Amino acid sequence: MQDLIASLVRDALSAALADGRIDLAEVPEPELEHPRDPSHGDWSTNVAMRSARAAGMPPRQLAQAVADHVAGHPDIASVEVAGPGFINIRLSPRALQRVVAEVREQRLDYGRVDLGCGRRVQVEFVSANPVGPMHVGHGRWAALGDSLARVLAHAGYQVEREFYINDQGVQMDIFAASVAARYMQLLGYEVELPEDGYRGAYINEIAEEILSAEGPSWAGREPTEREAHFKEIAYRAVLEHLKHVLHDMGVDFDVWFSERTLHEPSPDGSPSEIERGIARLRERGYVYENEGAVWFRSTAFGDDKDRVLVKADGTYTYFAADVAYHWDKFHERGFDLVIDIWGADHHGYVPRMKAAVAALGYPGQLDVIIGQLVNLFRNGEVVRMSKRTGEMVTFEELLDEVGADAARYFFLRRSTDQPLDFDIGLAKEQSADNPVYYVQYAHARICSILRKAAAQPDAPDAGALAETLIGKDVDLSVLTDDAELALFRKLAELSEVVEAAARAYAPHKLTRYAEELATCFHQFYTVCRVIDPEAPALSAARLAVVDATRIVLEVVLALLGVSAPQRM
RNA sequence: GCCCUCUUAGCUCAGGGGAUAGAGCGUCUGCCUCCGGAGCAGAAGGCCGUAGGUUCGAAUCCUACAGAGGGCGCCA
Repeated sequence: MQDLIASLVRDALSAALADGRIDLAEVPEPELEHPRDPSHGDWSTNVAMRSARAAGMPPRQLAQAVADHVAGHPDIASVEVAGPGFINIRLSPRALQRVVAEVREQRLDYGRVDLGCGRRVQVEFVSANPVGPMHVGHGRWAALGDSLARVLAHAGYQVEREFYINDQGVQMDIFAASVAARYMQLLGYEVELPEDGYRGAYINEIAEEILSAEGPSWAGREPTEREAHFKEIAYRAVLEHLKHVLHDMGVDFDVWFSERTLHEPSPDGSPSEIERGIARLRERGYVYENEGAVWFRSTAFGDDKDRVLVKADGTYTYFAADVAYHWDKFHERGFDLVIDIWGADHHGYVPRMKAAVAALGYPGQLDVIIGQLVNLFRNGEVVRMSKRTGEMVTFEELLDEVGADAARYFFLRRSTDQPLDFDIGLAKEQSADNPVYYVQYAHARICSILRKAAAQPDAPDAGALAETLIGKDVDLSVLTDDAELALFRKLAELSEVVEAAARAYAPHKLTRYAEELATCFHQFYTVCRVIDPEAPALSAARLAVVDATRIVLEVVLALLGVSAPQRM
């Protein structure tokens, strides 16, 4: 719809130039927007005000010259010049009614846009250390990353979801030592947990599993040997758990990328990816040595200070692995765009990572989204989310309590750069007031109408019913009620919302849209009788409206990763 | 100390150069002989943190200040 209006305005500008009413060196690209006040029309453009100076005439006069050429098109009901020089355009019922047919024809492809032009984008998110359960912030980032991936796919990108497993390093060692300590305690040895060891009950559970599977013989081995063995078992157990929880909320990754593979030499004996990543930076002249360490000159790309890649003791920093990781993403796997979602506590890390990506030869191709934390409350009291404290509330527990749909929707409803206060007690109490139910209810209500119209109250799939119930050639011109036209306008907006959400990496625009659409539907439903044997033509057309609304709700909910129930 | 983000209705938040600033919740008032009332209609509620600036126009952009959160290791 936007494209249609844009080309109408462009043509009108050209026509006004051709007939000499305006004089401009070049035709500006018209900016279109929806006026805040609906009485001003469906679309509005400010081209006249923007070009007034160049054209050497008052904006209102220029606007009138353009408006005269827009008027008359069958899709346009009226064109008016208003205020300081806005051109306000109102669509004809015909143009709005056509949306219903378009939705029913395109079905789940409705609202697709070609912003991505098939470019390959990777979204990396969650990437929790595999040393314990997910906290609630991870759940939020999972919802965000997954929904963003869905939105980008709908916007014409080829998308992959990736989870980076930090399965190398100090945290893993502490984790293994913690499990080993619990194992020894189970066997009656007086062993202390490591200083900063993990204290969650799950550590005991893993230790118990190891004990029952492998018996007590590991108590007699060397501690280093024991810990190395336990590390592998415990790590796999946690990873399986993470996959399971994520899957339960509808998040499935295409790639689980192990940090270890960056450290290991290639099978053919060539250097590890970390070494190759550093070599790449060195090749380009951004690596130097100082005080026994190897440094990356990130200041050449705007970072505050240079960063260490190889410590004086010869080991690699986490950053070195990340350089190699991103080298792999761009060079080995050829992504055009990479989006990393990191926790708020990593935001100081962004400049050096972007610097590294630029130095590797891919400037501007990395975007980092800083996922803000979730402040969890239970009955008004703050619940700490540190992995070290024994009594954290895990994301899994939250999922069990409030359900995947409500959790996801709640997380996605806020913009990503805002911290979120989530009171578990409140979320449970007010679950009926949660806006996700409002949207899902609209969908279920529609399905109920369709079942009723088909006289098949037990039919499992209302969408299939609609297929047979409503002909392709149904006459939509009888749909002229204000509530109907308002609903059509909202249906027509989907592609704009998808594009805006994809551009801004902002799935929360879709929750807002979903609620607005549900409102438009409920208003329509209140005013317009759908099933009416006295008026078969109107009834048939309204069933098409209802079905189109159902389809768009299904699309939006799918983009959010929330279910679209047929009954509730 | 330096850097980043945030500050909009009683509460939780949208809006990120355009016309009279929006939604949900909460508070009041109405609407079920009829397709799902988990719904609809209406009312009340605002110096868009403060002060300057940029321009035809600022909640939106810039600067300073005040509050809130986060970040500043050869940690991960």
